Amino acid sequence: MENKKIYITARCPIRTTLELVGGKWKLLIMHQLYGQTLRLNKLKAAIPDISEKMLIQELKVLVQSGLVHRKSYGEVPPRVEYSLTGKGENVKPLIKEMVNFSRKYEEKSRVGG
Amino acid sequence: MENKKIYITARCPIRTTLELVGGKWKLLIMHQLYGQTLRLNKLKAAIPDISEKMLIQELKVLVQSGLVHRKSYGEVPPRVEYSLTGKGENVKPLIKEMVNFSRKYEEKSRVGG
DNA sequence: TAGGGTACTAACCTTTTTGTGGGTATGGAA
DNA sequence: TTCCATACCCACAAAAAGGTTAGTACCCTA
Repeated sequence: MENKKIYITARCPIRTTLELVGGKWKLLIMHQLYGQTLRLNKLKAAIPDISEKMLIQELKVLVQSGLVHRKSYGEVPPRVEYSLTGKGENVKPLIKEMVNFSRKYEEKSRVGG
Repeated sequence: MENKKIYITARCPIRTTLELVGGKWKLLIMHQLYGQTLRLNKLKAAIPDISEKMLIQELKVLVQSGLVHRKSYGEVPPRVEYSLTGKGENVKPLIKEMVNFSRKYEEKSRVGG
């Protein structure tokens, strides 16, 4: 009860992260991109229930944030490849912790914790 | 490029975590509750820009998920204390990683990564 | 000439989330 | 009697997020 908590202001690390990767899809997309380069159709197939619009929209903001790299080959029909940037690869430990959290949650739920 | 990625389905750990602590406020609330028991007014003061309705609403679902404990003293005027449950305390490493992520993001942004 | 393939846009709509401004109960203090 | 304090609730409004459908561009192949 002694420790002073930082007050939550407009700019705090939790909010920054929430803005960067919050929402329903961004982390799922980035998770698919981890360690591999994918085109739109592959991503769509890997996340069956995302709509094309959402996928494109979220990729766009991820590119703008510098978390995802977009490489266009300038061909017709278009060929565009998406991959994680260096910054984007930092989501790995975050996702790992999320997986961890849900696992622990479900464990404790089973034993009535 | 070799590693097979798990397909994202309705039930995957990332989504579970997103459902439990996703959204704008839940993690901020839980962060304030870490290591201390707080009443509504204190929470409100610690997160200045949350509306009372949101605070109450989010606390309610956190209680329902078993992440937050609610202790009412049955007094008048009411006195209710909120704290993290065992399950709720598992957010600590998650929040830590979020702080980490935003720090790394901002570092790389500064040096142009 | 028609149709396929790919990444993407735009218009429009529905659902979800968030915010605002009020109200309630109750005992005690003024 | 009036008002305060506290933890809520409710009706409503606004904003954000998400979804659907229908395009576009352009080269190639049938």
